[in-house]
Amino acid sequence: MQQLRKLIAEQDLVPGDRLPSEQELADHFNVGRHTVREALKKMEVMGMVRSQVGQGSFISEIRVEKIIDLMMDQLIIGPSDNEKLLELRCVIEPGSACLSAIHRTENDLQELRQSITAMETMKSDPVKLAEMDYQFHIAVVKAAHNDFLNSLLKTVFVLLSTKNKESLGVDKFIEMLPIHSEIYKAIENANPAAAEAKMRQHMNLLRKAYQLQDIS
Amino acid sequence: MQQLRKLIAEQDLVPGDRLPSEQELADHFNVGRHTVREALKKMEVMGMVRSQVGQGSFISEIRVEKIIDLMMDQLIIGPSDNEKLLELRCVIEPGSACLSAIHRTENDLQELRQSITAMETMKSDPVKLAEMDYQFHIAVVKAAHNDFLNSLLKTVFVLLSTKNKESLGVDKFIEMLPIHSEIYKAIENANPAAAEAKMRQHMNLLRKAYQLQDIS
DNA sequence: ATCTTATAAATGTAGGACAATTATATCTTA
DNA sequence: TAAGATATAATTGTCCTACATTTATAAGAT
Repeated sequence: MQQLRKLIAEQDLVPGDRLPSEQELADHFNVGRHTVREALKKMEVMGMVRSQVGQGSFISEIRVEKIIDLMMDQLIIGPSDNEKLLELRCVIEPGSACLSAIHRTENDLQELRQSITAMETMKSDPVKLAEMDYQFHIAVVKAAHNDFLNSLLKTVFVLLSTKNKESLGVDKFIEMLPIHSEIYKAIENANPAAAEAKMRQHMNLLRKAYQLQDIS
Repeated sequence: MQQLRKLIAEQDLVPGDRLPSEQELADHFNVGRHTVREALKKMEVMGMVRSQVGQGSFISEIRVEKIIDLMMDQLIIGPSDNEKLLELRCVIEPGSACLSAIHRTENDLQELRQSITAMETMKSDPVKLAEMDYQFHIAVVKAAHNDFLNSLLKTVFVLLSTKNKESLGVDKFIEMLPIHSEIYKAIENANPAAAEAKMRQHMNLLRKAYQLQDIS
């Protein structure tokens, strides 16, 4: 990897430029193609290069969001009990709803409406309900237009789903249907305080469903 | 890599534990050993695992700062990122303060007091002031006793500090001294709602200092 | 009981082969 | 001549095998 970085520096390669093929690099450094591949994979994780089948490897910019992704990836192996993850949702989501009410576009509103109507038409299927509930919350944070929050919440959901195999019962979801609509209306009306309050209310309902204490 | 992470989560492996050998993993996932190796290499870059010749691969401690250091010289921080990171603080910190008021221990309170008194005795040195301000906010989130929030806020601070080389002026810090004490008192009094409100007030002062609009 | 030695296991590296994908060149046809 | 279809080459992705290197463990000799 060090040799590769040196090569990039020497040849003044800038983001977008193509690197020599793996075989060429292997020949140049007098190593096997596997060794080159492993170095490239490492650099791909860091976001320094991007490989495309049939084309080659290209130098790319390292964006800040990448760090949040990497951090969450690391947290996945730490001790992550449900309560802490749920706490995280309670912290993130009300604030996200608040930002959504400020930054949401017409397109965001449409996605939110879709997930709500989908939930109302699938009142019997618990799996689909959970899926649409996920869609709704992701849509909310997407409407906040903050990439950090976005990848953060997505990872939290992934963590929760790996830890929590069994989802909530259908009755709990149906119980929470109205509050989803209220959150949507607050976001549509560009009312940040209301959106935040409603989402917090929702989070506390969720905590109650898991038999946890209210927060704030 | 996803399969590997899932395996780690399922088997509740903690830092220090040894993973199955590359060949065993390859057999288990029905892929070649090389594929497993590339995933392991990726995870090694991220600091999730550590491979030792002749022994195997071990899960390692999570070190968020390490990887950021690694990528620092290549990091591309866009002009909009600053505002997004500040938004993230506005979302995370009030919620953290709320949790701190619930979970804080006597030790946490002591650390908070220390950073506040340190700030009051260093009113002239802007560098020390910024450092102690950082200490205070880290102490708050630490008192929340949620590892996710902890690493997250640390990362945000590191990213903000790389972007914003020049810190705020001394006058701004002094202006915000009283609110720090108020936040502390709310946490000491185990008053989550007050802690959250005060922290939000602080965040909005901060936004004003950066000439940004209030949130919520 | 201790030191030496052999063995086994694991990662590190190399080479080859083929699949999948993409871009490019060639050919066909209107 | 131009456009579309086809063949070719290049590149990454995956798998397999083989061997070197390192480490821990077990067996054996003194």
